[in-house]
Amino acid sequence: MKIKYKLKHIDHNARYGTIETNYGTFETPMFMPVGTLANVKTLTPEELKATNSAIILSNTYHLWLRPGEGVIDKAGGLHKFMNYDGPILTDSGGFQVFSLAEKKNITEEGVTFKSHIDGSKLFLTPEISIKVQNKLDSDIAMSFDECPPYPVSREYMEKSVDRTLRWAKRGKDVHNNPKQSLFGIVQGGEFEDLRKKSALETIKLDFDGYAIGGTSVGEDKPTMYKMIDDAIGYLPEDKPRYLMGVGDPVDIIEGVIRGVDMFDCVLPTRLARHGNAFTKYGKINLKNLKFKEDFTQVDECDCYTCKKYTKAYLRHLITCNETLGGRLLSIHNIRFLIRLTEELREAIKENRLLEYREEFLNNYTKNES
RNA sequence: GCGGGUAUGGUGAAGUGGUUAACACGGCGGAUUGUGGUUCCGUUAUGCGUGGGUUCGAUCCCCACUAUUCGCC
Repeated sequence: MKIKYKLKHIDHNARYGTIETNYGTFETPMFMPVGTLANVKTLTPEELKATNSAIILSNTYHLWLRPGEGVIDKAGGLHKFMNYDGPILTDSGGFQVFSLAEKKNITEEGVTFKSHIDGSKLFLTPEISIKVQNKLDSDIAMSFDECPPYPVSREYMEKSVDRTLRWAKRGKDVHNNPKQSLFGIVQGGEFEDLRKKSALETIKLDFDGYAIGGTSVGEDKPTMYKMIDDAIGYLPEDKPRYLMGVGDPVDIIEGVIRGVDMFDCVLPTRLARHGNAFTKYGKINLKNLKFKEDFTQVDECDCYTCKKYTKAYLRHLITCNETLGGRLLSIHNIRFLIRLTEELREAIKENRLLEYREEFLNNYTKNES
């Protein structure tokens, strides 16, 4: 079956709801950890679930190249392949074209670019992306869009938005996995009218949910928030809204306040591997000398890492490049964002979201320069 | 004991008779937003073994000492 979204409560523009999937129901707003290559880096599904994470994101482009969608199809789909029985959303590969293709050529038909693995020439189209996602058998597939860099001229963005709309239609036309939902993506950069157009035209195609894309590509925070504001008002109330690539705690709160239901980001796991941890009082870098003999826990937190390990030990692991360090910090950072969304949901239900934001920011910005 | 080589920051090392001593690693700090898993950026020697000497000037030349290393006895 397709996903089913139920809106249960609104505080300002923030929404508390649930999304029912073939692999269980979860509450929104929700943060999705990123598992690009069919795994959330360093973590087992059991460790992931212990953080109360409910849905993860994986990646079409990467799995298309390795091991290939045929392998995953033979394995019985992505869930079985990676031993994960929760819902999975797959990104279309549109962002990878933007982020890792050096020599790319975008035409109406699709995108030609070089493989990041062996440099061979690849051609990705909306049809290929959707067909691969059909085979991966994720619960939610994403439209193949163009994610233009920031900043870009208005002329370019206009053409890009129109092309992304045509690609969205082409992808939807070939989508044929009845168990899989398909989301459209709103683009338009920082141009208010293009965001509006992109939103209204995407909605006409009638997707199962809508994403706001083209954010967190180098713009400043006020611009990002404006991009959300410019698009989200046009999105239907009865479908989930997903802000792509956003995972800074403050940005998640700002997104939720504006009506976003889903987020994904590499930040918690990447920061973890680089020795950084989210805490109630701001982000800390465990590599700092001041933690060398700090035998307290990382944060006021209920995760496995905080319950069992000290900053000094984690600093030691990170300093020595031991993978356990990144793993333990991934557990904490993911739990931090999941717990943030749990608290946001409670705040929405109790109509005190703005108070929650103020309280959170008061603490979180304490140690930030 | 005799003969030769070498002595530069935490480490491995470049280098020059004349303002700021290369580079790498390490250290320290920062970055990171639909992940190309050990990434990127900044910073890090008032100092060239010790003591003399030559010179306007020495880390670079000379002498002694000390350390270290190789060979021989």
